[in-house]
Amino acid sequence: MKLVPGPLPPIPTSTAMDRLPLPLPFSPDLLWRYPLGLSSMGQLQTPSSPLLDYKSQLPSSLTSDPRIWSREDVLTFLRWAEREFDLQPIDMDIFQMNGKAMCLLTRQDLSERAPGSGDVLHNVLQILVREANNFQRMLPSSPVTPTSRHPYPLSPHSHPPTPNWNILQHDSFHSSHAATLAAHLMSNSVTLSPAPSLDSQSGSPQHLDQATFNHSIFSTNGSNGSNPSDSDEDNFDKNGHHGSPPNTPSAYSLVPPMPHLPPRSPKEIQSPGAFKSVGREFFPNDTPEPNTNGRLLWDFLQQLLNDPNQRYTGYIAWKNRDTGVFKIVDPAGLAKLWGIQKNHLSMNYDKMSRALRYYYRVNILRKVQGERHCYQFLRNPTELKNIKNISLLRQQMSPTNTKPPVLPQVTIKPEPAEIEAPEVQNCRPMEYEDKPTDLSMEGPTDLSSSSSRHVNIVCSPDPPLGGPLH
DNA sequence: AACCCGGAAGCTAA
DNA sequence: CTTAGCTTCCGGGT
Repeated sequence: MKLVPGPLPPIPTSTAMDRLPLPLPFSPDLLWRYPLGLSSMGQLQTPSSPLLDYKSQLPSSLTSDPRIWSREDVLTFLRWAEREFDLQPIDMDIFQMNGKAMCLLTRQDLSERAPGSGDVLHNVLQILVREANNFQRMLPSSPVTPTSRHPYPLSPHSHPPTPNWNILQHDSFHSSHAATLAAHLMSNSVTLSPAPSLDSQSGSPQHLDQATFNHSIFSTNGSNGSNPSDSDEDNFDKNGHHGSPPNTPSAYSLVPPMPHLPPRSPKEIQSPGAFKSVGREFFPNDTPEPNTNGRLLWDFLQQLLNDPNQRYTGYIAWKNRDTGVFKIVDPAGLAKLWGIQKNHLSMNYDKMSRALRYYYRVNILRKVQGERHCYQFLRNPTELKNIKNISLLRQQMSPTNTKPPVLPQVTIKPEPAEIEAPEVQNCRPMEYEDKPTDLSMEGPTDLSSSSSRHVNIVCSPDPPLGGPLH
């Protein structure tokens, strides 16, 4: 369902994203892919947003559209990026080109010219171009840029419209936001190698600064977001119930330049619960750990769940971190977020839950019986990251080898969702075995029949619903 | 009606 | 081209 460039839908006065705190657990590129939605994010829209301050850090001589930069502008930009993002020294000699030319460089081109910084530069440029397009689009008389997609209404849960928010502010926000994103990107790109979703692995990195957090969540790592949205979107119509996102400047202010060294992640991060850092003792380069960066659903969920600032508890929250039990507080909203993350804007809970159900068969997830929107992770993030070797694991798969992970029998009584449900507190932390994990649709791996369906999460006296549900 | 389930087919990025 | 990981659609059950 690709969106074809076409008439732009009305700019939403309020969108789901309105209530989204930053940073979103989205790939950075999403931010430029969906600038409008993001720009209209609630608190972010406040005119006093620190993001605006960030904009001021951009070289004032640079116009917002990199495509019209002169050679000198390009150099100015590069110097700025180099300094701002703490990039490795860029050889200016091989950037003797104007902005238009630079914008035509592919990620790879940029990487070749600026080893180690290509991703950052590319992403920043993409953002700026997109921003410029959006800006033009937003101007009453501006033509719709061919490449522009309609600024769909992103949000499912919108904050009440922000009175002060007007288009110009939008744009201001955008520009600055883009810059901030750039910083996000940079943090990702510069430290790309490090394992993704550190958060996921280590639980809640309470001490991660924003940049680090973003790093773990936003890594674009090749996702250039150049693909147009491929689905229609429905307007989010609910008002956000989400807790107030961080309003503190620190949350939105310019991400400090990332050191070339990866953040001390997991190790330094204190994490409560079973998802403690399980051993990423080394840094990125050592670990061929797959980098999912929230692009996989389970990782996305983990990242939301483990947000150090608990900003997504309005969407999804642990009921018991130790047992991996979580509740989707706002199914529609979460689905929208996921849809945005994956650039499938017509995502809904039905579809997302289908994806979740595919996790049953590979023992990544199971449903908590008797509790709506409640699921349980059967594997910890580290393990999940490692089961990238699906092909290998699949080979091990055999009907006799599909024993489900030993898990606590957890039953969530059908009572009002309660974070950290006491009834599951006693369940011992997950113990995982390396089980084959294969999400492929081919062939019935049928792990589900032995776990998801036979092993019900029963902790309370509830009758073990034992058998397969179907 | 909302949720939940899983089959089937298709899509996209790697 | 193959594969992973969904996405989309759907019929059916609770």
